[in-house]
Amino acid sequence: MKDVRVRFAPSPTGFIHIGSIRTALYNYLYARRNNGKFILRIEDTDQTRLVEGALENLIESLHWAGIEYDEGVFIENGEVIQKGEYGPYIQSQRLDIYKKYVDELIESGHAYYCFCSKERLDAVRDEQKIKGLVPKYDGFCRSLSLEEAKERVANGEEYVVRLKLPKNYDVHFTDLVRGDITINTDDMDDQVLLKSDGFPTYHMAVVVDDHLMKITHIVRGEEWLPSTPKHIYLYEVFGWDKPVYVHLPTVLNKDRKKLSKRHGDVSVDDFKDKGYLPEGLINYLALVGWSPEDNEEILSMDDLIQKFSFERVSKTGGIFDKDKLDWVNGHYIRSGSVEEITDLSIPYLIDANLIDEDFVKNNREWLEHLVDMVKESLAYMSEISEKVEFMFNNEVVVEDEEALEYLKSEGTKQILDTIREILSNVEVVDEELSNTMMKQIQKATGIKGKNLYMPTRVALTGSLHGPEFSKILYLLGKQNILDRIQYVESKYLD
RNA sequence: GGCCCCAUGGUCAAGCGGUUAAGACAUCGCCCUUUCACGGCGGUAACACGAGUUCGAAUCUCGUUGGGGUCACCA
Repeated sequence: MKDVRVRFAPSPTGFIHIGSIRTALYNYLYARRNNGKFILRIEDTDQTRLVEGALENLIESLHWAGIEYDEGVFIENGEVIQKGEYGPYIQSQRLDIYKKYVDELIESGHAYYCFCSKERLDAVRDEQKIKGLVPKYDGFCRSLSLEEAKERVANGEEYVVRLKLPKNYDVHFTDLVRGDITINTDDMDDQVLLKSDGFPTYHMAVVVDDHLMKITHIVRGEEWLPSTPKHIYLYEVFGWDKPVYVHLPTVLNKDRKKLSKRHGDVSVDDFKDKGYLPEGLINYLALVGWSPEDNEEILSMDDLIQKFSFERVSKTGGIFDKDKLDWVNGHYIRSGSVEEITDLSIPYLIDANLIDEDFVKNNREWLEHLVDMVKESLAYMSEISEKVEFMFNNEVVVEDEEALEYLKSEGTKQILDTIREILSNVEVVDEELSNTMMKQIQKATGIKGKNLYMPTRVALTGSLHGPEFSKILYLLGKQNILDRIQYVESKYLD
């Protein structure tokens, strides 16, 4: 068996889409599982859609996600470089190669020059639509003699090159997840292979590149299924060995449409910015459209590599379920080390103006305690600022009505006085005191249960709910507690 | 509309001729917890429909319905 070589071949037209990264992931997993090579090729044949910085973003995103490749386009020291013996790996640098194969096709009669204007093409299509026909090239230039066509080309006329498809010919291919598929050439169009700007179309470029780069498995989205017979036909005409095709089910919105920007977050950057961990995103994404034999749900990259196979890729499009992503990601946050999760938290806390760089330098230990206190409740990192916000403002805000009721209950003053008294006898609130303070208050005041706990919590945090109270006391410390008591008394109690 | 693909709970899914039709997320209840969260236990909830094939169909065949994709000098 040939050595496995797979590729991910995005076009640099914007931020990398969540569906694309899953395609990249499956390619990567298959390559690693089979000790093959994974190649990153850049398909930039549409010069009008190029987006500044997209290439860099794409490579960064793959790296962030932990999807490493062996050949193709890399960034090193800020420079775009290429590695591998089948380069260049950027299609706009391979124009002469495509030209050569297009010429070959023309000479062998499998392609022809077409001089039809955009206007004529549009008119033809409009007319076909009115008649209820399938819009298709009408073959106007198909029967032009090669001599005449070449002469027109020599005269500087603008042209494209089209694939000359035989009439009524069945193209067969086998897809690893979908099985045997047959499409008749009568249902296909004489696809443009070479555009008037001298660039190839996708259909020409993929076939040539995949062949030249010795790609063994083409793993891509389902949306390519209808154009696969065109590619198969080209392989046949060139007499090349065909690769194995694997068309992946689509990742869908809640409304069962292809995931798109208008429905919220779809780019890897969106999730990265919200503080999803690469482990979480990758783990979840792997599960949309594939499942391991043992049905395990929490899987590291190594687990995925061990267990991955195309046989277990499903045929049905899967809805992107943010709830489940949150659960998976939350799992990774919970199981991450405090140091690690603290590192991840800091940018969000700074961004929310809760702390600054100096604070981080001087209070690392305190921050770790803080993060440890709330990390079990996080689905993604950016949630942390709202969860710990109350720790940074001694002007306690009580918004909830029920909370306010508790605060204004009979025993509150007595409780707060008791706290003051307890604190007057100590230098700091150590762990011992933070753990026993409530019991001490209960003993001194005789108030217990919710009537003790709730007013105290509300007085010091402003809310009925939150992390373990003893931890809050410990992290707040003596002075902050006193300040809060004073503030709450003057603001809410009289 | 033509062509192609698909069809198990709300969602992801296991299942590949005989199962009480798994599991996970979500949801609901209970427990743990002086709150919340985490965790534990349990409940509700599915084979789109109709014909075949078969002793026996979620599993095989055909049709219907529904959904998706695709029909560019975009990928």
